[in-house]
Amino acid sequence: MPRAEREQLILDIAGRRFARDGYHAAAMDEIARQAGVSKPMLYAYFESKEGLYLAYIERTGQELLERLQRTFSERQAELRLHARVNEFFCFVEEHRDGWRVLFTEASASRPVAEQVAELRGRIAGALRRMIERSVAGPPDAALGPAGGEVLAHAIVGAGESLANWWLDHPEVPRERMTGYYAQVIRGSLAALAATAGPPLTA
Amino acid sequence: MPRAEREQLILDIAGRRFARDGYHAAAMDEIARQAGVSKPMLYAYFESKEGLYLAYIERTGQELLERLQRTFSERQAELRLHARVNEFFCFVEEHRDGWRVLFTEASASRPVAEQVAELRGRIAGALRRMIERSVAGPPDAALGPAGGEVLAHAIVGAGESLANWWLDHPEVPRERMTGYYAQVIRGSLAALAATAGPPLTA
Amino acid sequence: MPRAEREQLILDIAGRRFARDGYHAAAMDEIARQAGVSKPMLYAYFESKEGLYLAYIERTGQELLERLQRTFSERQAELRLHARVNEFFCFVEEHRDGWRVLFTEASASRPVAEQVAELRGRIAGALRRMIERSVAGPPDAALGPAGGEVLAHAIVGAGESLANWWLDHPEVPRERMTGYYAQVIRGSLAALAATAGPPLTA
Amino acid sequence: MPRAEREQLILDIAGRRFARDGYHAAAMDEIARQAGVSKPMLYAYFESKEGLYLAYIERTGQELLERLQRTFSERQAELRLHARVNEFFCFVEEHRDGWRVLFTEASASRPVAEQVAELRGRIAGALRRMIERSVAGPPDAALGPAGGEVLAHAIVGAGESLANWWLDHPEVPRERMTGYYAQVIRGSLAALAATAGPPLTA
DNA sequence: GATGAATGAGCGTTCATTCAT
DNA sequence: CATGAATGAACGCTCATTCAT
Repeated sequence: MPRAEREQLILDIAGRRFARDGYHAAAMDEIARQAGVSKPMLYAYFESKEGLYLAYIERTGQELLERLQRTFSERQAELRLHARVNEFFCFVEEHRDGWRVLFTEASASRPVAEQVAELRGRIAGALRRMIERSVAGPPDAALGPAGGEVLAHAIVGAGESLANWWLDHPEVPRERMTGYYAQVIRGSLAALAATAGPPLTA
Repeated sequence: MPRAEREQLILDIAGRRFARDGYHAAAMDEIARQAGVSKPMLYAYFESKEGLYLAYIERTGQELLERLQRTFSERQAELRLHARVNEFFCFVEEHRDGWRVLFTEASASRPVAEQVAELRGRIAGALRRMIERSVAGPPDAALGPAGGEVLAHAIVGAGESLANWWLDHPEVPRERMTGYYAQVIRGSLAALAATAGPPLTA
Repeated sequence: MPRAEREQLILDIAGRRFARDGYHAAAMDEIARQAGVSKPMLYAYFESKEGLYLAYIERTGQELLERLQRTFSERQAELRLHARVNEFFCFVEEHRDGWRVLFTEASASRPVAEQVAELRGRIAGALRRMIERSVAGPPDAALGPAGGEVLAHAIVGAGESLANWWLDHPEVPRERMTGYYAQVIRGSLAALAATAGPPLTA
Repeated sequence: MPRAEREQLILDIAGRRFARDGYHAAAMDEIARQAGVSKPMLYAYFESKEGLYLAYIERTGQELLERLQRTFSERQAELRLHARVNEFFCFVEEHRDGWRVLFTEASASRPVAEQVAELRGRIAGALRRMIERSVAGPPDAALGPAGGEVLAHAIVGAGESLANWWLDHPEVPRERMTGYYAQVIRGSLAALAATAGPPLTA
């Protein structure tokens, strides 16, 4: 089995353990055993337990980012928003373990927390650009200073919380979740823009 | 020094270590040393490390809840919302460690995670009741089935995210954060209610 | 409550804990609590945990010795043997805890082991004198050198083992146990005397 | 060094510490140090301190049982008895530590006590069968109900006590001990059978 | 290249014992 | 005199990490 493939396999197993047991309770022994490799292999591939965790977060975060960006080329803003939100919940649905590791098990160690924070920052950044394009004129005028960034973080946090809630209420269909979240985003945007400046364009 | 007082002191110290190092990296030895007591005292007072952690979460969560409820008697809904949001950021400002422990270090162990989840649930529940009172007619008609609960969770998540962002950007004044968050809440509410039913009353 | 009386009470409680939990698992905290005294009292009265244990062994051992000697004045050797054996099983029956502590929980620490060994030695010594009086002529001629002592230890060991077995089979009446043990003693004595010298007198 | 061999080495060391210090006072740190292995090895091999203790008891008990059974094929009952008794004292002589652990340090914990009790039960059982074969007719008629079992326990206890006494009096030659013990056994058997039924066959 | 075997370091916990009151 | 409160000192155990093969 080529190295690249084996790495993916190991990451799958490791992610499951991290999600189910938490960072500390997940033992390297167990991960190695379940992945069918020896422990020295784990260390040869990922340097350390933290390295393994970071690699998993990296991979999962990349996947999420790509998903969100894949819906980027769409024309209509409205469609775009809906599509993205939908894509977000698709990701959560398909990567429950990954989601848990990324957004509820995050604070295992300093570098891990930083990497997760960075990922959030990138998502928030993309969101901010989207927000700022959606208001007329210079964003700071429309939303207040740093308003775009603040709003972006509020929206990201709302999404995380909705996703976590959804994981505990799987009976709610994805479309409903998408609808709620899109409304929240649209409403927040409208409220902020209404207060601070001229109405939204899109 | 009376026991009650010393317990508070220990909780302060423990909270700092938990916030800075995380649950696992925080060592009982160190907590005892910094609090100026012996380790057996820690165990006499709090039973176990988990017990100490839970006690800290309990105390911090109670404080937060009381703060939010203290702003309850206000007359105007609008004032109420603003006052509560403000109180929330006051709490975050004054209890940085407590906030970190409650909302970013949560998943240390099963009982801990449950206690944190319960606290969130209570906050979300209070929020949901507030939301449902603010729409005309039966809430499910206005917001869709379970819409109140979903919206509450979205708002709680937004708040957490804003608070965390604020901790990294202390230069932003509290009033601005309060303003943003209140807008987000109002906007979300409006958007959801607008879609699903008649307009808001308050 | 006068000190002497309270000491007896404490010894009762302590003996129960030692018998039920073993020396190490019995905690001074628990003994103090059950006896209704404070821990410093325990230490004032008995110096240390080991001191408490030794005191209990001392008391219990004295009781056993006195019981065995109380049957000493009887006339007939045969009666004497039977009476003593009976008294032994009476003691076991009435002092189950004491018996357990003395003869199955013995090796807690060096001084404890020595005290128990000494008690056994005294019982064996009394037995040896009885044995040696029961053979004609000088004992070493009749039983071989040190034969009396060896036989005494064999008999003591047999008794301990029978008592322990009986504790697990309480349905067997004491008279039966007495009969068996007396037979074993008589038979052993007869066999040894027969080999080594002239027949027994009593 | 192969694992099996190292396990034996560790058991030797552990047995010495258990015999000299008792179960509780024997520290895993010290056992590991003396055995020249690290503590995790101890746990990898034996699971826990109790596991190590049980393994030692198991090994020692097996050796004792095998020794006693090895003398089984002899023709004459008389020879057989003598040979077995001799084998017993040989074992005690060669395994002083093992003997001490098995028969004076027994009550360390529930599972340990059970394992030791089971070993004693097996020895007593073998003895009982030997006893019952040595009387004419059905054993209960000859020895009274449960008489064989009772007698077996008496004899086992006598042997333990003799062995312990011998460890404190090493100047006595083994042949003498064997002679005494064999006599005690024979005498007890004769006495019991004489009382309860027809004379012995062997 | 891959592993079975091994360990250093540290953690949570307990308990006999003793002051300060 | 009696105690509530406090502690020093260990101990069993675990885990990420690394050689020797």
